[in-house]
Amino acid sequence: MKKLMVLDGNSIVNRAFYGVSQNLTTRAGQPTNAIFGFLNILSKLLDESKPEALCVTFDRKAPTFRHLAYEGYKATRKGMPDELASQLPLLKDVLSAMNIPMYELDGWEADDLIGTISVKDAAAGWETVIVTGDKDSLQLVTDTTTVKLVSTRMGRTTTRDMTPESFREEYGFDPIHIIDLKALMGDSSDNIPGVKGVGEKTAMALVQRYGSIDDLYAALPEIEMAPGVPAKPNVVKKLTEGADQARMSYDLATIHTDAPIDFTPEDNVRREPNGPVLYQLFLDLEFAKFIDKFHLTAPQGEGSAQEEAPVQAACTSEAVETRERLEELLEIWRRQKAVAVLALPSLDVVCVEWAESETEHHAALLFSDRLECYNGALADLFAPDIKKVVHGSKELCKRLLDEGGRPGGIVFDTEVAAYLLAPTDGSYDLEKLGLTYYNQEFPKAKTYLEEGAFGALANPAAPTAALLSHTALIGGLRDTLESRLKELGLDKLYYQVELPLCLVLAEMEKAGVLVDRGALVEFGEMLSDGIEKVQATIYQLAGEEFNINSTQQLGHVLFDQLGLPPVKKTKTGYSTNAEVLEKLRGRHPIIQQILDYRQLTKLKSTYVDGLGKVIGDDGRIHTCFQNTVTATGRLSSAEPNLQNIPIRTPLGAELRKMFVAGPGRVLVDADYSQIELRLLAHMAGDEKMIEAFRSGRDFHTVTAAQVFGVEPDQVSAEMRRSAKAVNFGIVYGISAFSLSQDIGVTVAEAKAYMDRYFATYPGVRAYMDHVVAQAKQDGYASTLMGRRRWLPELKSSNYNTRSFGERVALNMPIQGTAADIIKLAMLRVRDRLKAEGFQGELVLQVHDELIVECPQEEGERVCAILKEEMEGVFPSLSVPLVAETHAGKSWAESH
DNA sequence: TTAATCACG
DNA sequence: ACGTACGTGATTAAC
Repeated sequence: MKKLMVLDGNSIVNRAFYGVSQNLTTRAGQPTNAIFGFLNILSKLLDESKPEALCVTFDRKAPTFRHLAYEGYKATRKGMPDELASQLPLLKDVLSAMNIPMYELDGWEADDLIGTISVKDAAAGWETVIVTGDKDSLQLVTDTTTVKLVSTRMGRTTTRDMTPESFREEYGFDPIHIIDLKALMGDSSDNIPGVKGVGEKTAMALVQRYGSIDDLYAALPEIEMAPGVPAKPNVVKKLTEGADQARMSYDLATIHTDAPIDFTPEDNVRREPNGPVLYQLFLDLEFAKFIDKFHLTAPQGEGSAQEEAPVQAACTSEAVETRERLEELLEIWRRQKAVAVLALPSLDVVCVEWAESETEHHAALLFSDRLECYNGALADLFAPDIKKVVHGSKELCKRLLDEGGRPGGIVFDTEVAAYLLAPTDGSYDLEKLGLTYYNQEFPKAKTYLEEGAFGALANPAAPTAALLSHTALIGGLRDTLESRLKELGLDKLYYQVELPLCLVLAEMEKAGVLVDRGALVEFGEMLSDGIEKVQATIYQLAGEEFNINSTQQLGHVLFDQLGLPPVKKTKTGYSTNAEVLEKLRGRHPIIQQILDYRQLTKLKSTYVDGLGKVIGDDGRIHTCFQNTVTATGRLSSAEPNLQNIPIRTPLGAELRKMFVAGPGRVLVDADYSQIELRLLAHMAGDEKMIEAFRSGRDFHTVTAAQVFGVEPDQVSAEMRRSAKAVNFGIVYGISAFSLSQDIGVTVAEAKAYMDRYFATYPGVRAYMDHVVAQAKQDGYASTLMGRRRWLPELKSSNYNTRSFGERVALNMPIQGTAADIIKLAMLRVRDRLKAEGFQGELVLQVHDELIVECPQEEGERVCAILKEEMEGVFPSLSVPLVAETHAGKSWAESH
C-alpha cells in the first residue's frame, strides 16, 4: 500500500522552536532555530519512513477563536512569540522550494485539514501517517491511518507510532472514543470544558466501560465505573448536570473531516526540490549543513559573490621516503608563497600541501617511522624560511618546543582567524569551517586523530584521505579567511597580536608554574579535619545524616524539616546559594556551619585535590591558555584553571602560598590598576573621570567624594564601597535593581546613586547610549583595536534577550580592549626578556595580571620591564595605564 | 548531559 | 508588567 505522510506544520514547528534551545540566528539577527529543527525532524522522518507522498498543513485560525463564543473560558493559549512567528513565512518558502504541498485554509485548523486528508486518502486506497506533537489527532487512527507522535527532549527528537493496537493497549478503548474522553474530562489547552468535576481518572474509567458518551448517557442513572462497580451518586449527579457541557465538548473535540479542499494523494507524490531556489534560501538562512545534505549546488551562471570554489584535495600525494627527496621538497617549499601543514599531535604524521598553480596541488606525507632523518625534517620544515599555514598554531608550537625545536615561519593560523571573525561560534574544527565557509562536507578529524589511526599502517587509506582533504582545506581557508580579516579591519590585530601570541602562550604553558606539593598536601589535611568537624556539627543540628553537597537534600533539611523560610527558588526547587544562606544567617546555627562546609569542601575538591591531580613530573602545573574561547577576546585557562585561584578570603588565599618560584628564583607579579575603568574613562571621554585618573588618587574614593559631594578625606568606608559597586556596575551594564541587590539598599536609593553618578560623569551616560546605538546600527560591538563581537541579540523582540545584547554592547568594548592591551603587553614583555638575554619567562596571565618567574638577581630588572611595557603598550589613551609590581618567593608574596 | 554552586578578573 | 551585571572553568548531584 502506498503511503502518504502528512505533517501538522504548526505542531512540529512549535516543538522545533522550543526543542532547539541554542540561539540560532542568522548574522542579521533573524531567528532560525524552529526552521532548523523542523528540517531536522522532517529529514529524519523521510529517512525512516520513506513515504511515497508528503504534505504539510498549517492553521489559519487561532484555536481559541472557535470557543470564544462560550462564556467563562479564557483563551489559555498565548499568542506565538515573534521569534517563532517570523520564521513561519521562511519555513513555508523552504517547503515550497522543496516542492512539498502545503494545505491551509482560512478559518480551519491544521487538525481539520489533516482529518479531511486522511479520509480522502483512505478513500483513494492509500495509507496515511500523521506526524504531530499533539494527541488530539489520535482520534483519526484507523487500520490505515497511524499517528507518529513527535516529542523533543533535550534537543533530541523521538517518535512513537500509534496504531489502533498500540492505542488500545495504552488507553483501553478504541481511538475514536478519545473524543468521548475529552467530552468528559475536557482539555484546558484546547479550551474544551468537559463535564465539571470529572477528571482524567473518572473519564478514563467511564469510556473504557461504555465507549461513547451516547451509550454512557443512555445507561444513566444506573452506571458503573467498571463491570460490577457502581459509580458514586456524586458522579451520576455531575454527569446529569453536565450533559449539555458534554455534548458541546464532544463537538469541540471532534476533528472535522469535511474541509473544502481539493485533495488527491497523487498530487502529493514527492518531487525533486527546486535546487537553485532552495540553495539560495539555505544560504540566506546560513544553513550550510542542509545545502550539503540535500546535495544542492550553486545556481549556474549567476555570480554568487559569497560563494567560494569547493576545496579539492591535492592532485598528487606522496610519502616521503628519503632525505634526498625531502631536500628537494624543502627547496620547493622555500619558493612557495606558503604551504599548508597539518601535523598530528603525536607528530607521527605531518602532511604538507602546496600549489604549483591554480589547479596543480601536491601533498607530501612525512611518516615519523619511515624517516630516519625525522628530527632534521621537522627542524627544516619549521625554519623561518618556509612559510606555513597551520590550524591551531599554539598546540603545534608546544609540541615542537617539547621536541626541542624552534617553531618559526608560521604565517597563518586558520583556527585563530576563524575565532577572530566569529568569536561566539564556540568551536572551529576544520570540518565545521569547511561547512561554514564552503558549504562543503569534510571527513571528521577523528578519522586521523584516533590513537593508532596510522599506527599499524595496515590500511592508512581512510585516515590519509581525510588528512589530505583537511590539509587542502587549511590551504583554501587561508585565502578566504585572510581576505575576510582584511574586509573587517581585523588583519592588524590578527598579525600583530593574535598570531604571534600563539608562540608566547605555548612557551608559557611549557614553562608552567612550580607547586609546593608538600604544603598543598598539608593544607588538604587541615581542610579534611575541618570538614569532618563541620559535617558532624551539621548532622547534629539537622538531627539526621544527609548529603550536604546535594542542594535538593539540603533544601529539604533547611526548609521542610527545620522550617526556615525559603528566600528564593530555582528551576528545580529551593535555592541554597551563599546569597540565600547569608540572609538566613542568625536564624539558625546550622547556616554558618553550611557556609563553612561549602568553603572548606570547595577548597579541598577543586583546588587541593584538583590541582594535586595535575602536577606534572617536573613538579609544575602546565595550564592550557585557550585563545579561541571567549566572546570578548580574553584568554581562558583550563586543565587546570589557574585564573580562579582563591584570593578574596584569608583561608582561600593560603593556596597562593603553594605557587612558588624554584630555588634561587622569584615570581614577579604585575597587575594593571583599574584598567577597565580607565578604558571607560578614555572611551567615554569624560573629563572629570579622566582627571580623576590623572590625579593618581584612589579612584573609588574620588568617585565617592564627587558623587556624595564631600571632600575626599571625608569619604567613609561605606561611601567608598557604594561608589566602587556603582563603578563596577557601570562596566557591566547596570540596572538600579541589581545595584540595590549588590550593596543592600533599596531600589530607590540605588537609583539615586546612579543618577548622582551620571550627573558627576555626564560623559559616561552619553557613551553608554552611543555605544549601544552604534552596535544596533552595525550589528556588532568592537574594541579599540577593532576586535568584534556580533550581537544578533540586539534585534530580538524578547526584552530579556535584547537587554542582554545591550549590556554586552556596553561591556565588550571595555573588557575586550583590556584583553587586547594585555595581549600586546605579553608580546612586548616576552620579546624584551628574550632580546635582553633574561632567563626569566612569563608563566601566568590572569586577565589584568602577568607573572614572570626569574632568577632572584633578575627580579628588580624584570619588575621594571613589566611595569614599563605594560604601562607603555598603548600610549594613545587619554588616561595613564598603571601597573603595580611585586616580587616574592610565592604568588601570595608577590601579589 | 544539565543544573546549581562558587572560585577568579 | 517584567526581570534583573560582564567574562570564564571545575565539581557535584541527578536525570
